[in-house]
Amino acid sequence: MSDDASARRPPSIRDVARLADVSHQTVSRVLNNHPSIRPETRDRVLEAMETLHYVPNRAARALVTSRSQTIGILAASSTMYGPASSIASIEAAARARGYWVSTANIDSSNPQSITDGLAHLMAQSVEGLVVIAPQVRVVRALAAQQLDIPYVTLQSTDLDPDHTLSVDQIAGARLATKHLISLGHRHIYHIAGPQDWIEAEARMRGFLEEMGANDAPITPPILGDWSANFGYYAGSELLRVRDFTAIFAANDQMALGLMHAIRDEGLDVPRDISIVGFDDIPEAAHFWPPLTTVRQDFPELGRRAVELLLGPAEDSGGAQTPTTITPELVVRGSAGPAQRL
Amino acid sequence: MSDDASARRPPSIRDVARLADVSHQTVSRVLNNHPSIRPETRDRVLEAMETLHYVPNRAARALVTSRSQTIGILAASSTMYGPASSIASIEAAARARGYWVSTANIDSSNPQSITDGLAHLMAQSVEGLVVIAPQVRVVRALAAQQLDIPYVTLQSTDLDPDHTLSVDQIAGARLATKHLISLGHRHIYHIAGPQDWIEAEARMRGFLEEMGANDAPITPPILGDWSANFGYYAGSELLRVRDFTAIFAANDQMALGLMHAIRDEGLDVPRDISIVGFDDIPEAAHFWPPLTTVRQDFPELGRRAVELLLGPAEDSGGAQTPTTITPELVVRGSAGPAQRL
DNA sequence: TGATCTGATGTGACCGTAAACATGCCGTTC
DNA sequence: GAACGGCATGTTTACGGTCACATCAGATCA
Repeated sequence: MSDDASARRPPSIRDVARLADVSHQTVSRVLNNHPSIRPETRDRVLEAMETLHYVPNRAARALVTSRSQTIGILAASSTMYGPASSIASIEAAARARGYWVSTANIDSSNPQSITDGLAHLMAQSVEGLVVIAPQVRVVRALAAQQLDIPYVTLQSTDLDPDHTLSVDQIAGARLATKHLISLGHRHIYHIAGPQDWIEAEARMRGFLEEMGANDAPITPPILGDWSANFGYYAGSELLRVRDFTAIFAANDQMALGLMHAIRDEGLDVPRDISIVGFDDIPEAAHFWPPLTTVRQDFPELGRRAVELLLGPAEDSGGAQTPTTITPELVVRGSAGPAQRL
Repeated sequence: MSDDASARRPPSIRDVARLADVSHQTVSRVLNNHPSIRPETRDRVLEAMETLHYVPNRAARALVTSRSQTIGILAASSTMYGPASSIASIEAAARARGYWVSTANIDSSNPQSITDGLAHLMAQSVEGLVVIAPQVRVVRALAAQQLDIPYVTLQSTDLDPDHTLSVDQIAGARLATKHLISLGHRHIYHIAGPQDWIEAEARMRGFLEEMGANDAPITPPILGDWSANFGYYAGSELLRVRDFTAIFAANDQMALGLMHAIRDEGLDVPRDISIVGFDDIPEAAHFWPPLTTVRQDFPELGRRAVELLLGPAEDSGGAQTPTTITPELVVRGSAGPAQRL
């Protein structure tokens, strides 16, 4: 038992060096594959690493290089489909460049939590930051920090244009609204997302713009919370005074709840009331009726975010990364011709 | 410009020490709130930190203490609702104890990716590990590693019982199956999850056990991929030979696809065919018909995982953390009395 | 009143790595 | 054949914290 007294500490490059009979610096050179190392020496070092199960200590490396090979994600509501998909694709893209990802989930309603999350990531000396917390207050807090690392905000539309990567929410909302209008609808409600969300605001704006452009009567949007439950609740309320023929929901979940409420009332979608959603979550195609919605390419968003932070991928020819992605209308069965009111 | 030649380097405790006119060690003591510091001195130090915008360097601290205050999550398919919820609650619980979370998303079909992810987390010297990659091969890879940090596998049922925290999948599946049987169904199909998934296997087992216990005829389960698309596809296939009155889907998404296929065939759920799902995702209550399913408490899973790794929370009275959570049947509208075949 | 303790603080070493600089050898080149 | 340049490697130092130990003043105690 006494012979592995030192075994409790993981091996360092010096241990490797001793075994390979070189200096620790040579080991470091092998590690960073420096050109001028004799192949023979390299092999000897690699072998020593192998036998000792050597694993580089990232803390030590980060300390001296002040590079962490890590990008940070500041995320709110990472449970939702959109953010979760983007996060997954950020991780994949980062990995492909040898980077790793550290996520700080924040409670966006709590300013302290925003600052804490940011401090956490900075303390890890992340080399870039992706913010998937599309709320005004987060973007504000961020701007106030004057970060000295590159960062990208996903989905904010115009508060901080230099650091924004987004699906064009306004265009998407106009697409959805135009679709309904083209089907003859004029009395259209909009169930929006929470007030503070930048995307919610943009979709609302797109809705209002398109309605205005077509001289359709405008009713104030209803502010929801993205959940199917809210959609159901809002639908039930709205149906008491049935002064509309269509609803544009700011996301698919609320659209689902809406359709549920409408059916509960004995009405049919799309015969009596048309519904359009937003996001195109994988389930939307199987809702009843299959949901007409606006597709956002979340994974692409994640990929581009990494590109923006870390520079274009090796094989991309160095093209500029566009910062706006155009959404796409997916027509399925939930929107049909308008009924007379 | 020349007066901030050194300003490019963030301030260290020594800079703070100089400004506060104390030794660097005193600064360190303030940082770790050591008891024997005069309040006056502490204030002076804190003030100096404030003016310098001092942020502790985690790499340096981790290097010397070999503690990172971080727990790692090795996750596959973190886009799915269950894993995502658990991750979110792990983060919250960890944060409450001053810990942070680093996630490595792996591609569970790629053994290399498993090892890489693990190596990444180890290199961060995480102090605990939560594995949310409920696949046999991952658990195997893990066992082979003989980790020297505490770890917990979420959802694996019996491969590595000492490190398992799970919702009792077998019980859940039996609950679902029993419910169908009690409604008079005897010819029941099971759409399972992917073969490699431990949960999928357990749900399948529960299904088979309960069917066996009731002398119901057993048909081989169909292996799916958790997606609504697959559910739709499987449903369409199954309906060609309509030799069943109910289907138990291993998750809610597949159940959704199934119901879609059934409707497309002109049949009604639950009048013609009954469906039960698994998970109780937030949308399930608003499917058409609202889905009868088995609820798993994913956030609780996350909380307990952290407890298992880091010890019970301060206020919990030190009670042992149970490692099995019992799921619950949520009866809604998708399962009804069996029709004659 | 001197020995002992304790609270508040300082000094120096150390963690594992990378960078800067130094060394020695060998092949060119004029 | 002396000067030079580059390759392969070694030596030293720095990074920003914490830890072990030292110091010193004042309180306590016999």
